[in-house]
Amino acid sequence: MVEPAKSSPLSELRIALPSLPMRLQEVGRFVAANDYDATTRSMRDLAAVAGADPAAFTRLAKAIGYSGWDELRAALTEARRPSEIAPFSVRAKSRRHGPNADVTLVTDKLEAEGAGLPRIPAQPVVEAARALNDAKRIWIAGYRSCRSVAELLNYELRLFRPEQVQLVGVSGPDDLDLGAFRPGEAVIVIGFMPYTHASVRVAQAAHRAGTMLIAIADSLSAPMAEGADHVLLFEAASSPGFFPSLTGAIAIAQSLAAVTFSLGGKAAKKRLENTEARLAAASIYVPEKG
Amino acid sequence: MVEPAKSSPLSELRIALPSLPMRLQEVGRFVAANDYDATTRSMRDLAAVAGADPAAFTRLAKAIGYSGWDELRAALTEARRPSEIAPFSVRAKSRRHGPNADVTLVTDKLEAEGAGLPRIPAQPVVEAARALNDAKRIWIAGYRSCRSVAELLNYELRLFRPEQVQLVGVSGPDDLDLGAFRPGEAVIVIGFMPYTHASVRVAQAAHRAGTMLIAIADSLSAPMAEGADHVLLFEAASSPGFFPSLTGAIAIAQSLAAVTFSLGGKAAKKRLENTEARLAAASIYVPEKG
DNA sequence: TCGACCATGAAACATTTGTTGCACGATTTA
DNA sequence: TAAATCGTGCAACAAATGTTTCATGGTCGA
Repeated sequence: MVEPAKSSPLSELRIALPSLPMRLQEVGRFVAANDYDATTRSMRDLAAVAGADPAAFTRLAKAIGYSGWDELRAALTEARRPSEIAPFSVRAKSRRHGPNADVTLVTDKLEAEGAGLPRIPAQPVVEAARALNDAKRIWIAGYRSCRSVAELLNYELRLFRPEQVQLVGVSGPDDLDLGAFRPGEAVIVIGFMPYTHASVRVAQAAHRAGTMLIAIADSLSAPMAEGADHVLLFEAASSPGFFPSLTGAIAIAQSLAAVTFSLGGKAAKKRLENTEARLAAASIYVPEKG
Repeated sequence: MVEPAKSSPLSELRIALPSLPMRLQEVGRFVAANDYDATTRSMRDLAAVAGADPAAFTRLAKAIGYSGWDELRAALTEARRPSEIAPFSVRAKSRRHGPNADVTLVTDKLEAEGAGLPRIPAQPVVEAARALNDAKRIWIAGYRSCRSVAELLNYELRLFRPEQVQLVGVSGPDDLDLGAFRPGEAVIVIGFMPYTHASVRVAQAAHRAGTMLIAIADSLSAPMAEGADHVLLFEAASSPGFFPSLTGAIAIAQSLAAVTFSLGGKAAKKRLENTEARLAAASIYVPEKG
């Protein structure tokens, strides 16, 4: 016989369900099926939707051992709270000093990052790509470790929009570029904690100039995300290691470039072909072997 | 005034944030950072935690275009609703765009890349890290899109081995560096199909000089992998999109740096702390907010 | 058949919620 | 400098929330 986990309020509910009065069972099933609304909407709202009496919710909570509906709802809320910390930290800790601790370090790291990628919300990426597609010019800024992300984005976008994409600070001091931001253009800033002053300054300059601002960051409360028109979030701290992970940022950058290219249609495709042809003519690449 | 995308209430909040009074900014930041509690706890509770006046929440909501806190909270709640099921008929009003091609492109891409990462073999990474740990000097080469990977690796390794790590070609033409390779040193070359002539030349020079060669590539038959002491493979073509994926290469680079650091022991840790202290002294980073 | 018991809905209750009016201080404008 | 405006905390307000009580209707056992 499997003993259901009692840690979750929903399983407590399911256990007690069969021995409850009929009306309370209905309400209980409703709560179990709609636990998100149970945590957010009011008791009377739920009662109206469930077609039951408001008092039934109080009675249900008491019937399964809570002092009242408020306490049950609090438990449901906590159960649903998004986990901020990586759940495998315990696991990593337990095996850290094994014989081949380094191998498990790599394995855990890759696993965690692999799990983190699908959690990146896709919708904002698409919206940001639309904004890029409309922009007359695209500036990209990233400092220290984020410079690599900025350069990758710069490289890929320039494959099909060579004249309109530019890294901030390549052709002189950053300050000169900051003054060149114009409405109708777009600025992409990449950064995570700790945030560099330089990246924040770029974001502020963009906002002041009325330029479309896209932030790729690890938190909504990142200083360069304030006032940004689009914020693309990735999990920098999701994996073990001595340094925050950039895999998420890279994945976002590549998705952004891919969608922007797809939005560019035939014109973008044509320009990519031109670029490839030019590279081939300069024999940059090693010819493929048969 | 630019009218930005108002897809999510949080982005509306972020956009309006900079133009708000100071106290409202604080509260707005708090809401953005704790949006889950914002949907579940009461206004007065939030005010107590945020150390602000309850009225500020109402004022914030009105300042960004809502009729009141209740309406803002409802919007936040809907934004957080788990996407799969539609338990409430009320939900029909939320205008979720139907099966959008671009969104599924991004989702598929991220999912595929997420699945690809755990398939990266860990053992070679550890062995390569051991080689790096023994190397007197480390050269890193990557061209075109792989330049971003090379620079990330360069950045992270220099955090704890500043004097011994160098990108190929930063202090002059590549050719000069190629002649500087010595036995006892290590060369890391990153590349995938199509392979650049430059990266192949680096690999050949390393091999000729008797330098330890580490190749990060998409195939064992990559030209720069020939004669390499360590080959670290990633799946470049595993995901859809117009361009091969670099997420795997980035993940390898970061794992490599992490393991190398861990092998470095106390000396590496000490030097990392020194670097961080120097960065802090130069006030490169924005100080963390309470 | 009667009485005890329980489930259930409606209404009254005290509490808590979000809101708004007011006063005070800071900042800006004339 | 004076007046006006704005931002902000406090306290009172009406509305809503969760809870409790009470009356009703049904079921089971004696």
